[in-house]
Amino acid sequence: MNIGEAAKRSGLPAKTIRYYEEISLVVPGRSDNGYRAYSPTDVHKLQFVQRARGLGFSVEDCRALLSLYEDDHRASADVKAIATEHLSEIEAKIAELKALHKTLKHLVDHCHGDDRPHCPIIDDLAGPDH
Amino acid sequence: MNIGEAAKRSGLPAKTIRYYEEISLVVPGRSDNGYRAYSPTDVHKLQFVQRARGLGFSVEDCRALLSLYEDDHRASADVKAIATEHLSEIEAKIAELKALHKTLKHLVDHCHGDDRPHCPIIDDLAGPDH
DNA sequence: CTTGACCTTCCAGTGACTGGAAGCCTTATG
DNA sequence: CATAAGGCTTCCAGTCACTGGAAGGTCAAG
Repeated sequence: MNIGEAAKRSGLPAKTIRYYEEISLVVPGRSDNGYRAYSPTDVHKLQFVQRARGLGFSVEDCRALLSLYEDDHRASADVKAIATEHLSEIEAKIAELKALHKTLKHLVDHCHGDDRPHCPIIDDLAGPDH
Repeated sequence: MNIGEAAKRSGLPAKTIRYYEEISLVVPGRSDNGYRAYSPTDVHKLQFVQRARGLGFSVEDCRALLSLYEDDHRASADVKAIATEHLSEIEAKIAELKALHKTLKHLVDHCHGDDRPHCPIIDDLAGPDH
C-alpha cells in the first residue's frame, strides 16, 4: 500500500513516516513507479512505533523496542530495562516540574496583578541584591 | 568586562551568552579589540535570564519579562499573565507525564523481566490484535 | 485531455543551545 | 624578542523529532 494508506492505518503523518524511513526505522519496499510500498508488517511496525512514541519513548528507544518486538528469542528483561529507565526519566521530569510549579505558584500568588509596577515575580528574577 | 567574566558572574556558559547576543536578547558593547564588553547592567540582565530560564520560561518569555523588568511603568498584571500562562503549561505537562507514568508503570509491574520472550510491554505496544 | 489527488525529492526551519575548527589578542615567562 | 598558554573571535554543523513548502512526477476519473 502507498504511504497515504499507511498513514491512515498507523495514525502517523506521511511526513513522519518518510522521516522514519530516512533514519532507517521502518524501511518499506518500492513499487515500480517509485512510490513507497508498505506491507502489512511495515504498518504493524509503524503502529508499534506510534504507540511507543505516545508513551514518550525516544525514537532510539523505539528502534531498540522494535528489534526486540521482532526477536522471538528476546528476553523480557531487556524490554523491561528500557521501560524502567524511561519510567525513571519520567519520574525525574515530574519531580523537576513539580518543584518549578511550587516556586512559580508561590510567586504568582503573591503578585497583585494590577496596573502598578511592583511585582514579586520580577523581584525574584532580578535576584536578592536588587 | 569580557565574556568569560560575565559567564562566571551570570552562571551561563560563554557559548550561551554569545547565543543570547545573536538573538538580540542581551547585546553587549564592544571593546576596541573587538571583544564583547559586558557592563554590570548587561550582567544583571544575564542573571535575570538565567533565573527565568531556570524557572522554565522560554527564551521568548524571557525577552518579554526582561523588557518588563526594564520598564519602570510596567503593570504587574502583565508579568503575572506571562507567569500564569507558564504555570498552566507546567500543570498540563505534569498531568501528561503522570498519565504516561501510570500506564507505563502498570506495564512494567506486570513484566517478569526474565530471559523468556513473553512481555506485556511488547504486547501492549504491538496493539490489541497481535 | 485535463483536473485533482497523490506521490516524489530536496531544502529550510523549529528551540535552545553545544561542539569544534581556524585564527586573532593578550599576558607571562625564558 | 620569541613563544606558549589561555581567552577571545567567527562560522559551520549537530542535536531531537519532526514540519512546512516548493517543484515536479504519477495515476484514476470524467
